[in-house]
Amino acid sequence: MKKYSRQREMILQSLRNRVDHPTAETLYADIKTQMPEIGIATVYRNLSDLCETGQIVKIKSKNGPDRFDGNPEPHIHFECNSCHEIYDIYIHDVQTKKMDNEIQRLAENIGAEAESSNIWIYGFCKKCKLLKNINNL
Amino acid sequence: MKKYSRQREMILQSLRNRVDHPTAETLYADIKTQMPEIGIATVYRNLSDLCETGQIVKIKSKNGPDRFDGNPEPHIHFECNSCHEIYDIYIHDVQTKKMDNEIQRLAENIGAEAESSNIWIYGFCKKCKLLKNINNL
DNA sequence: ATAATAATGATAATCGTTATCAAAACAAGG
DNA sequence: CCTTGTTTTGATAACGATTATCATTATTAT
Repeated sequence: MKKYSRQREMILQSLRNRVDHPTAETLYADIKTQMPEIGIATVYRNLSDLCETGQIVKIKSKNGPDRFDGNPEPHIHFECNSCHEIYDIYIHDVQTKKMDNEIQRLAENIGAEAESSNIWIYGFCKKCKLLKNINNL
Repeated sequence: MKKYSRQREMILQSLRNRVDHPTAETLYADIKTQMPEIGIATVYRNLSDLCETGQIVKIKSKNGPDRFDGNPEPHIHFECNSCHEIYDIYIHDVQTKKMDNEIQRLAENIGAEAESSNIWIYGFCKKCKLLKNINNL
């Protein structure tokens, strides 16, 4: 039976208090400032547990270590091809419903049943798009 | 300047001759039967090169090592939550255009410019769906 | 408080992948 | 087809990320 742990709670809250998608190491470094005795294994262990219970989600970036997202609500991820930052894109409930229907129809093409989906968009983020335009002047 | 190599050609053809999405190790084992002298480093090296030139694509499965797809044409990936097999879902050009527009609109929500996108669907594949139904009888 | 059990932190081990480097393969010109 | 310059190869060491191990500590139920 699962027991409470100060560490797991801290990891969950730290992740929820961020808007970015940190790696286990980044989160570890961050938490260590407030809880210096914590070990890296505890961070990995609890991140895995929290994923299994659906409280957070693991996201696999194009390169580099896995990242974690404190928001388990379905949303879209955008990764910048230039700075590699990851951004969230939220859509309205109506649009989500429409999307879900479309996803279900696509799964039916191969006789499968969709349970969830994951959309990534790659390109230039707002910042990098502007920088690119300036350099082209 | 890039030189031809028997090994790179073999890797590309082997991958194209498959409908699944093998890991580097799987592909290596497969190729080794026809080209026993090939080394695992050569396989990784060339898979990276082929990705860079856009001839194949690297796909990051939910867990386990990276997988490779010999078909660079845009399509959707389906991963079975039960057997973890990965399937391709193809859509018509018209639908692709529509989808691309939608993706572009979503990127604009955060002031970004979409270049490409990647859609994953998770659920039960045809086989596992049938098995599940049989077990529930 | 006590006892039972689960979680921790240090660190060893593992896994997937990349880097190194001498030897072999390839490409171009004579 | 020989020579020279350049790239690729294969063996293996090194690396980074993650998981496993295990004695100690924290949490929970009684």
